[in-house]
Amino acid sequence: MSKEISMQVIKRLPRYYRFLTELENNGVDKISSTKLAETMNATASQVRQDLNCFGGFGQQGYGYPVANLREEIGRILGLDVRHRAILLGAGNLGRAIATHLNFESLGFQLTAIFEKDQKLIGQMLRGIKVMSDAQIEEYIQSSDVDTAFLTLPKDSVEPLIDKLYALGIRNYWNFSHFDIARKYSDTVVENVHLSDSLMTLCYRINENKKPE
Amino acid sequence: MSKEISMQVIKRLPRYYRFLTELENNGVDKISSTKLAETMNATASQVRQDLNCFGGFGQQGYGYPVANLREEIGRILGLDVRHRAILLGAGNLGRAIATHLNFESLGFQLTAIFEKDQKLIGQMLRGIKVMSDAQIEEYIQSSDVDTAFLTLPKDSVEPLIDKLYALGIRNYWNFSHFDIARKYSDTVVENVHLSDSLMTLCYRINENKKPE
DNA sequence: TAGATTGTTAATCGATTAACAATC
DNA sequence: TAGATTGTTAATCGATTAACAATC
Repeated sequence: MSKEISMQVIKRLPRYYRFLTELENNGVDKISSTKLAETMNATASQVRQDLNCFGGFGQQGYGYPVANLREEIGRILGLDVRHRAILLGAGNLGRAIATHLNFESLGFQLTAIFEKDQKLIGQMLRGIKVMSDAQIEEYIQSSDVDTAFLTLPKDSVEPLIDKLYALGIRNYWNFSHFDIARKYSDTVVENVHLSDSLMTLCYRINENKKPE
Repeated sequence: MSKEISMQVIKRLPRYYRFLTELENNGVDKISSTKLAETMNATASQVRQDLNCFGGFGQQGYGYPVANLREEIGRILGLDVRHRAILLGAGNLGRAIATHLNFESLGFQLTAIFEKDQKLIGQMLRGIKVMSDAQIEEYIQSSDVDTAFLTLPKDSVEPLIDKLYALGIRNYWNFSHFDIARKYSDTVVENVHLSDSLMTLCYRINENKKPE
């Protein structure tokens, strides 16, 4: 029924959401597509096209009501759903993720953390006691986790993913270089490749410095 | 002279580089655009178009020499340049970045780390002693840093960025939600928005679960 | 009502894909 | 030489931008 929304629009939704949150916090109660486009560094046309993928949230001659639009986009993103997620890996990156993000307002609830390294097991992170990775299977079977955050190196993810998949986990936030979606095509995988980002920065710096 | 390379191609370069590195490590010495496209989850046409933005690296009837192509892409990305960078923020995220990434093979060299929190100053990270943020100015003036990695919250970045900009820093790897490029348009900013990524995952999970 | 700004259709632009001649 | 596969041009597809009628 509803036409497919392009990934490019989807990737822009969190930005809209962030900017609208900011506007709301600043007490702004309405905004035009032109103004919103300015802050988003986009065109007014694009803003209106994007929003109209999901419905007519604006009012002609007036603009968009900030609080309402923010709430609608939150609902579109599904931030109210709160998926139960586990974190695999309590190393530096895992700890940063666990302590840095406010999962509850981003559609998730972190319910458990697992780690292989004995030295890290038992410590508390965000009120959660880090468990041994030997307990993963038991935990997943006794709770209704549907998402896994993977902050382990590629070589550790490779053997782990089969177990997670077998236990029914289909959604992954993946910081490793292991290509989950290639092995299991019926998964939803959001990759964060920090080193790719850094290489892109490197390219752009060099490009910027080049004499025209 | 050279036509502008689109951001979409640039963003794919690190992936090519990663896959080629892997192939080389596996002892593969040549690869066709068709095979490379398979592993990259792209079309052979796209691979050939992408590579031909930079030059004819292949050989008709044979394919692309893996080691050579990898090296060329590394050179295009400028991974051999090694920009001097400083890290601002030695909290969980800063520590993760500092210890997790092999900067030297990604075009950078991390030369100093700064932090406001007294409890964190003095600790060693990747062989670098964390300094007080009071020393930033002095350090930048006496060394030839050109890039800053920002793992501080938005509210800390806002006042800091003016100082960094005034000291001549134009390149930023930015984990905060402060929009550097909007304030200073002659900068190169690569943003990593972890919460955006998580929201996108949330949307895609919900979308995936919907009955068609 | 007049002015403003949306929703939406049409036009443009650019990226991806297809096709095939060149050539190793 | 014949087979394979690139480099490159042309065709297609989709995303962005422009334009304007609808309407608050």
